[in-house]
Amino acid sequence: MKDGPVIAQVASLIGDPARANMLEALMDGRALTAAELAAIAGVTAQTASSHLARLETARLLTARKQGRHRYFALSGTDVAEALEALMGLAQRTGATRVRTGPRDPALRMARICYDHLAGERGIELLEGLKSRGLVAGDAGLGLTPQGRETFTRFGIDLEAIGATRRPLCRACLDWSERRSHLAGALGAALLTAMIDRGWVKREAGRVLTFTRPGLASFRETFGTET
Amino acid sequence: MKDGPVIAQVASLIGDPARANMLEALMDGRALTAAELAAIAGVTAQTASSHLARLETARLLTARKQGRHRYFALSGTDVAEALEALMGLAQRTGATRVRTGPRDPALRMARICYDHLAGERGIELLEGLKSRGLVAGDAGLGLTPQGRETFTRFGIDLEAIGATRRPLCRACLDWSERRSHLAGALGAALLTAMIDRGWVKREAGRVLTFTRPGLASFRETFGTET
DNA sequence: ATCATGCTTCGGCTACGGTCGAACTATGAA
DNA sequence: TTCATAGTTCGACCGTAGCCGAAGCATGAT
Repeated sequence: MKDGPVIAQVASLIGDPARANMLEALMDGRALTAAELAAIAGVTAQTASSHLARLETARLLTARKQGRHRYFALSGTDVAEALEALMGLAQRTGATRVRTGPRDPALRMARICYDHLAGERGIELLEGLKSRGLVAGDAGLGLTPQGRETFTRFGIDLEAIGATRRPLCRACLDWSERRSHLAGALGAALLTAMIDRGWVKREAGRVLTFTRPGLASFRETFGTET
Repeated sequence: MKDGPVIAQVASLIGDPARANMLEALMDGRALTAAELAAIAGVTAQTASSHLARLETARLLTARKQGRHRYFALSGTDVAEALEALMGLAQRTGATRVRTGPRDPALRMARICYDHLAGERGIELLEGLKSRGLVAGDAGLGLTPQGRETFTRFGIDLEAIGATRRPLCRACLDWSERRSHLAGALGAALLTAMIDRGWVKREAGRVLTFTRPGLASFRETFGTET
């Protein structure tokens, strides 16, 4: 408690199954109500309330009141990144008991990692961007001049998203594929643009599904050139 | 236990104060014996043994036997990165009660983040490399042609360290400064090179101290140009 | 006004996990 | 051999923290 190394407090906070379920559910970037989170965690409202209060005072979550609901969301991308890092460890850890539930394949295929595309498609995207010379760098990433032009033509306002304090490009290690996908402001903007165009839809939870024509357009625009 | 989301298991493992102390002590990349770790964690040998066994089966630590000692070390850079990510959260969390002990300023100044330079000097290094055009990219990083030449002249075998599976350049978010410093294979190679040249010495724990002439050379070679 | 819903606070129960003492194994030294 | 050190295993103790029932506030609907 008092001598606890800083790291232990936040880790034990995440370490409780109920809280971990809540955090995992919030990783798609949306805000959920206390009742929804209680159901997801499988506990009663009272218990959930206590958990949420602790997560809030620890600044892992932010709450915003609306009518008689309270919506909770992760307080920033750094929280989401830390969670993904832990997932990476959990993966190669005792990964023996990975739940191979029915929705797992879909998750592995395409999912939301906080606010950008992850999973097989996420890696396909980053590989494609590299092979087309739109981004460069092995582990670190930077935008090339061609990249600037292409993304602008695609309808992304690079000036606007570049003005935020958030890094433009960022490589995020994918826990299911063990390779990097595109994160950062650009990754987020690309995902919303693809959703706007109807290429991909968000399902329940963190699952994303591509429409047939959407996948075709995706590959034509950003896929690895054959 | 059984329904526990993958992430909770590893997080609760890190969440225990004794284990967190051990992991934090191992973040400098060295291997320590079970007895040393027990002392650091402030528990008896029996208790430490149980903790270490659990960390090992979870693949967070690897053990190697030598004589009648067992040396434990973090099992990889991904573990160290996850720990740093958690530190970042802990920092802005209830950081009110940060222990402002005497060795804290030194830690903030220069320390080892697993195997590369972090803290104020770490950020100074990355800023300098960027301003000299040796590495490029805002959040992501890549080596420029000038960078290749300079580092080779500095005595770093880029071919050798580039052959490993580990990314060459990587931006690692600094928990004390909230900005990025240089990680990856290049970051590690640079630190060992600077230690070899006597620019910097490793103290107890994770603290690094620059020698007077060492700091001058450091700034002349890699510092931000005035 | 009255009721209903969403969420929080309080109090007590329970159990899981961290802790240590003591006994055991293995390696090395005298 | 005998002793010493490093580490592990076993068993039992105990505290903390998660859990829920019940009651208390809000806000919104009837």
